[in-house]
Amino acid sequence: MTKRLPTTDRSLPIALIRAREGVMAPIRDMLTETGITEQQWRVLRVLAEHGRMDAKTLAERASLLFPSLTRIASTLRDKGFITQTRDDKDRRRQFIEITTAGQKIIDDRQAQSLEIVTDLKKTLGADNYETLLDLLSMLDPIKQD
Amino acid sequence: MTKRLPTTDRSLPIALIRAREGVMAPIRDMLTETGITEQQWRVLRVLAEHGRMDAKTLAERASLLFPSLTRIASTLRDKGFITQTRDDKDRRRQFIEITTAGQKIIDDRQAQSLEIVTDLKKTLGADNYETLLDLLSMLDPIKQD
DNA sequence: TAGCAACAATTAACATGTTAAGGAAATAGC
DNA sequence: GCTATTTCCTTAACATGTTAATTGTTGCTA
Repeated sequence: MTKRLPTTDRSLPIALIRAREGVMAPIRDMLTETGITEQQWRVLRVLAEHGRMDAKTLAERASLLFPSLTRIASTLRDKGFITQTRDDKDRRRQFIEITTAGQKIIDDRQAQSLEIVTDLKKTLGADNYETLLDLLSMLDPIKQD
Repeated sequence: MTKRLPTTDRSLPIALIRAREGVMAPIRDMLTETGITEQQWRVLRVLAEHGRMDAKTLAERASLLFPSLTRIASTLRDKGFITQTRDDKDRRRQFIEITTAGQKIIDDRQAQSLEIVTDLKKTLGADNYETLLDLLSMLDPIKQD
């Protein structure tokens, strides 16, 4: 008996894309008003949370590939939301830090984005929300706890 | 008391990206050998499963935006994996169908991709796998059951 | 039937994803 | 100290994501 592939409406990759669409829709709406992209938002979020860090760590924490980060960082620098400084001890390395203007982007949208998260939890139920995060982290290629 | 945003390592959007990376990694490896991209694979999968259909339905089932589908379809046509025909009753519309060569792409990788799915279920556990799909579908902007 | 709204699909423009190649700086090993 | 390797980052090239504008068709309606 030949097994068959899961039908596309029960496919995990597609389900992940669609869930992401659903989750991101309200966030994207918020960011459109702000004039930055979802990835730029992620970078600022990580920097606001952890402070100044080298580019490699930043890329990992924001789940961005390095070439993407290079472009995004240069955009954010042009917008005045981050600063880039070279490490004097290891001149290959680069430190990235959020500016006051960048921090303001985060602060100004804090209430709004908090509300989005609250709505999401309401949609799923608090328990389901936590369960989902746990299951997703089992698929994470980095942590694999 | 001011509430704070979830830390980025407990953020649903980021968790979804990372899970997707983890799930797609072995699939991408498989597709690299095949010489098609993940999205092209999705289009062929949907066509193999449901047969000939109009472009709009295809885009929805493959979770692709229309402009993306336009480009992908033209690539797949050039590779000889699909055919595009105009609807005579409504000449705005276009029907897309998988070719024998396209079907062969799917068939040749069936065993391999089945194994990938099996491994995934093993990683998560069968119950968790189903639970995850159910939770993700709750976030799907289209079905919203 | 002329005009207009709605629709399917394409194209354009810009940002990111992805892989590969390249450049500059640090490090290991001899 | 010199070379080979490794590491951090950038650039390039192509595919896709995303939004907006455009084209060609259909259908409605005044």
